[in-house]
Amino acid sequence: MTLVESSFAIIAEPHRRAILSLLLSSERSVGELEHELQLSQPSVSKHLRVLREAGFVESRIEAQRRLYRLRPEPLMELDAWLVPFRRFWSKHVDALEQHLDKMEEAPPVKGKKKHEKP
Amino acid sequence: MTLVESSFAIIAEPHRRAILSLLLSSERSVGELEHELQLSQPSVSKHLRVLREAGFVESRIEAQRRLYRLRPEPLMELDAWLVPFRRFWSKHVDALEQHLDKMEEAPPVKGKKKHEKP
DNA sequence: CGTTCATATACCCGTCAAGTCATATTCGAG
DNA sequence: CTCGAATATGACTTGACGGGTATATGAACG
Repeated sequence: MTLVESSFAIIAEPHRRAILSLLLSSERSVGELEHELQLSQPSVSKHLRVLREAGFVESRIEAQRRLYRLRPEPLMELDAWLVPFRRFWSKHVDALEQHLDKMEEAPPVKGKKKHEKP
Repeated sequence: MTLVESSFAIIAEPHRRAILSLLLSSERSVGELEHELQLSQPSVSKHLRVLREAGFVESRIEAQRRLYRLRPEPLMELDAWLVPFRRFWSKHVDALEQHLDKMEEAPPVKGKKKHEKP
């Protein structure tokens, strides 16, 4: 089944990303996730299986419930892939910031700025 | 077509990741990518279309060729998504290191990994 | 113009993943 | 031991995506 190779394919699924985000704050049972995601229980279980087999989460048994929680490794892998690109765009951002700095010359902001997307 | 919404779904495709990695070093024509990826020209063009429409790349016309190059924004978005998770796992790595530090007080391991704290 | 090179688009096909429904499993309570 | 709650698994359907072949578009140049 699920021959999903890469961690990338795994987080491509919006519901799975949602699960990971939810688990960020605390571990949860399948039922809780089902409720928060507005998704059928079998679907949630399947996503959890995929996530578990890929090492994104692990489960703990408490009575009849399974409590799922995050595991860091696979996400660190993703992060690692981004490293060279980060180097790439930091150049660009520097250029952009220089440009912006030239355009606006007054705002007393503390620290560095962030950008927005349209 | 390709109703691929998120940037995540886009980089889930191995060939597309390969294209991005190649463009990291320099811009390339479709033909060059075709050769380097061992993929048919139409396939390459399609991937480039997806990447272009999602803002990952942009093209420049030079005679009959199209030269594609990277654009930083979408990847920065991905990176942004990872931020809270980074906070999460940095805790864990710290814990793991403390644990390891306690267990091994001398064993012959090559090097210790270090990382920063913000 | 017509030809050739470079790329884009159209159409078709096979595969695979995500969802649903139904059923199995496991545990705790009474 | 039986029942019900919580979760997992299986069978099946459906739709999207990636790949390929064939064809269109368009630029350069004789």
